[in-house]
Amino acid sequence: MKNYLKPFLEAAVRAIGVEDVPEIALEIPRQAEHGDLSANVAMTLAKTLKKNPRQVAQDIVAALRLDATLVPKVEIAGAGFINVTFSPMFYAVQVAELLKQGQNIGRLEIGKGVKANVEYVSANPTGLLHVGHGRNAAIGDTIANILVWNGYDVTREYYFNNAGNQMNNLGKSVHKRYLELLNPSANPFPTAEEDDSLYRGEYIREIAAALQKQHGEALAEPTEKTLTLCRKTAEQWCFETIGKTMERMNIRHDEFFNEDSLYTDGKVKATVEDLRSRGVVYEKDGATWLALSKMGLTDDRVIIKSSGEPTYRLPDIAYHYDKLHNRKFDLVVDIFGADHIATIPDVMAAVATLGEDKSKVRVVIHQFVTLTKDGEAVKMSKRTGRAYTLDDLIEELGADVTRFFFVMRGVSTHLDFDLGLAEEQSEKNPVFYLQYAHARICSILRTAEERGVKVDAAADTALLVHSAEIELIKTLLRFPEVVAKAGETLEPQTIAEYLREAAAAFHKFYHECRILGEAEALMQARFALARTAQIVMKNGLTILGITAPEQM
RNA sequence: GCACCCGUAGCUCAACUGGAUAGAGCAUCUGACUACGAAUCAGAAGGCUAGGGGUUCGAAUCCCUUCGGGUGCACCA
Repeated sequence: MKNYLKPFLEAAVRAIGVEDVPEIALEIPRQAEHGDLSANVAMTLAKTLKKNPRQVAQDIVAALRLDATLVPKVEIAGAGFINVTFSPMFYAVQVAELLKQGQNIGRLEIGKGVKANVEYVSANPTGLLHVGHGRNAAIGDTIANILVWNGYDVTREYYFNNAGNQMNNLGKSVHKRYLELLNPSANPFPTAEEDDSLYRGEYIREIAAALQKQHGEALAEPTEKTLTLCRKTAEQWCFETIGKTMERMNIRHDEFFNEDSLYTDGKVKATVEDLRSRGVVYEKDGATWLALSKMGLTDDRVIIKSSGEPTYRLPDIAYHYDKLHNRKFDLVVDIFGADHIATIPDVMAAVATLGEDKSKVRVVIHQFVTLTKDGEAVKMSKRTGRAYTLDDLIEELGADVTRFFFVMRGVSTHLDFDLGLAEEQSEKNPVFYLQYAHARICSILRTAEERGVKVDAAADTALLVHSAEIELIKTLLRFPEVVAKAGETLEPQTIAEYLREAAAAFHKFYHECRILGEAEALMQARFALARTAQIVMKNGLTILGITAPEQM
């Protein structure tokens, strides 16, 4: 719709003597009386032209060369809006075009040839995924899908760290639980007060039990060898478990990037030297500092501790540099929880100092998740070891509902995950509203087949003139625009919101217009419309990583 | 104390990124199954967009400020 009108307006603006034609913003007015599309160019141009906006609008409209059978009405309203109304014929043509694309409605080529990397989840293999990881996973995977539909060449990446102290603590935790199994009365597992570095989740016991089963009492001595075995076993267990959880959410990463490789490849070292040669690294108090104050930020930060260990900032910088410079990604998307917010400016500044274009990096920050049920908060604390895990959530709700609830709100809002509503297997649950629309269309087509009614591909869409039909067409035509928009803003929630509207438009159409039993030509036209809606619903749900059931 | 996010209907959130009379779902109240699935549809009611200033043709949206909620501010990741 917008794409159809834009060139005409641009031509008209040029025709009235404006050389530098601005980006023409078109929007769908809230009020139906304001037409189907509204342009505000006249108002934005008024200032530079030093003319009354209404006068500018009149000039533009006078210069417009539109096909009156497709665009019967162009009005000037308010302060200088140009309101355009399309004819049913226009919609008939457009929907026929859409239908020609078959299953590919919404597949765009905006990002063709652009290498994109989306990094998400990225939990270290020290435990189970919790609810917060779930939001990260759902957002990240949906954004990856959105980019794929926009035509980008997408790599889904998981960044993890299986080195360092956290892993030793993990191994130690498993070993202590193992000793506990051998001799419970000795109480070998310290309390949280005695040692807060240990992992206390139930899963540690599981791993310990598996070790006991396999090795009996052979690992009782805490030698380096046994601790390494504990650590390795635990790491592998965690990774497998995380992988299973991801699989349940219909998520598969292409690349698992090990932080450790940045050290073994010498990339961390090279990054430090590179930064040093640019004069932004110095030594103080035995540590190595990054002079962020020279990059427009306020505080300098340590990148290598006096102990010789790097802080997390350093590998982060090396990692981003690697993605941009060595792996040559044109677009790097990071999905982070709100707790990472502080490090981003540092990493960006450093990457820019290293000569990379930091505008290629897009950071999506999502706020935290609170679980509520019947108005009360549900605990998901990690400390107690009895966290409400992502697996629990999927177990209880299924993958579709879980994913939908994570992306149906804007990423920057604190997500209130209403377990009561999510559990509801009824009309209250917004997921089913979308899925039902799809299932309903499938059902109509099934019924047609049962009754021996043929669905003809060559329908005359010009017969679709009912207001509910036009509304549905308008909504369906927006789908590619919505996908494109989501690709720019990286906001998954816009897809969810759109699908709700599309489902509503279909349900309304269904109630007001019969399909089966109508005169042949009209029936075929409505079949065509229903099938278009079916494809849009299916593709939209696919982007969200949710199934489009044929019956429910 | 400093930085970032948020504050919109009773509740959970939208608002096409500065547009015209701020919209949905849930909850409340009315209606609609003898034809394709009522997990649906139609309607009612619900608002000084936290408060106060500003910017302009025009502000929920941008700027300043106050108040509330969240998160982060280590030689932890």
